[in-house]
Amino acid sequence: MRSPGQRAGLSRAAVLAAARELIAADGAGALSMRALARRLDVAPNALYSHVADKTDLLDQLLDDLLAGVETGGIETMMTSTYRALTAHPELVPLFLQRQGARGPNAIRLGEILDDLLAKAGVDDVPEARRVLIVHAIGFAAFAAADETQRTDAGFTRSLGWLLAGMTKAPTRNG
Amino acid sequence: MRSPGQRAGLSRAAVLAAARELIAADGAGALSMRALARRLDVAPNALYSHVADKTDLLDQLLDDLLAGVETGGIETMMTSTYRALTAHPELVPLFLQRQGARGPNAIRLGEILDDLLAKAGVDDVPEARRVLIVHAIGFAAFAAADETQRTDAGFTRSLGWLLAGMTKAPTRNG
DNA sequence: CAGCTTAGCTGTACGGCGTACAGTTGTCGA
DNA sequence: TCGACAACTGTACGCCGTACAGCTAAGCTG
Repeated sequence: MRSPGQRAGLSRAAVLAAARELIAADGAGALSMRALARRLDVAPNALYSHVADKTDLLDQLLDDLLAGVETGGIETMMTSTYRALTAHPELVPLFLQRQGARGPNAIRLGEILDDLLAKAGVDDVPEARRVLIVHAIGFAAFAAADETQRTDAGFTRSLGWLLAGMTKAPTRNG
Repeated sequence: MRSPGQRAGLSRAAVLAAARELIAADGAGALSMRALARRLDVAPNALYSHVADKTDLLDQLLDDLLAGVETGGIETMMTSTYRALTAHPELVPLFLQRQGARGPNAIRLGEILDDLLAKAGVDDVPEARRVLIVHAIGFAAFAAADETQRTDAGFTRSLGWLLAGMTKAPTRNG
């Protein structure tokens, strides 16, 4: 290890990178502050100089995943989100546990989605957003669990059903 | 407490009941073997005479929740499942973590749902089942998280969209 | 360049967790 | 009546997140 006062040259980015490596190697369940510290050859509490606590770490990991989501249209957006999630299946359980992300990217995407939905003439925008997010995360979760990732086609199909429904008639009889 | 050799009169049912009470009182996150033992005024490992381990306990709790689900039709079934879940919001996070239940009731309901879907002329039954389950659990999770439980109407609506889509045209052009 | 501050680390510790193993004893069937 | 068994307790192990105090290298100030 190291004696007190010695530096290890860590940084927030380095900690996050190591966390991603750890998860990729051993699964999301294996991500603990202590395991992460072990991997960085550092005392467990050393991490707290770069990360507020474990949930801060998780929030950052999740939000980073959403950074590259495309926002061209509703279908594009949801498909891109689904792809981002399934590209890192080890992180999907974290999304489930925390019921979606709350970081800046998540918020930004939420606002964009709301705009797109409103423009598409959807009557209950918050509800529609909920439906789509549940659908994307839920599907990604099942895709991550099953080894047979045939769910991609299924995702697109059911997404189509939802979009067809929510952009058609208003609540009742129009 | 008690000295060694003394009985506490526990039973599997009593342990499960106490677990439900604990969750209802303090939330699913507060359910630990030790907390449960405390509530029953018993040493932590005493529980292992009645429960194989913690996941056994959770499996039982989740499956019990599904015991009363109605199976009249697809919509009835899914709505009933959704109601069962939202009636015990504290358990919903457990469903998410374990990506659905795997107990006998879950299996039975899965088979019934498959039959109903096949009879309704759905072309990809496993996929359709996935969609519906994801939808129900996901919606229940959001309903459990939000205080505004206006999601009931939203659930029914989006369920309708999904059912309309999956019972209409086959994959492409028919 | 000397000195001070600060930030990054270590050591140690607390209270939690699930659960394995060994010992004690009430309960019940033969 | 007695032996087997099942229900419990005591103790212990190795994990977890993280708080607090101390040490010191790096960086800023003069």
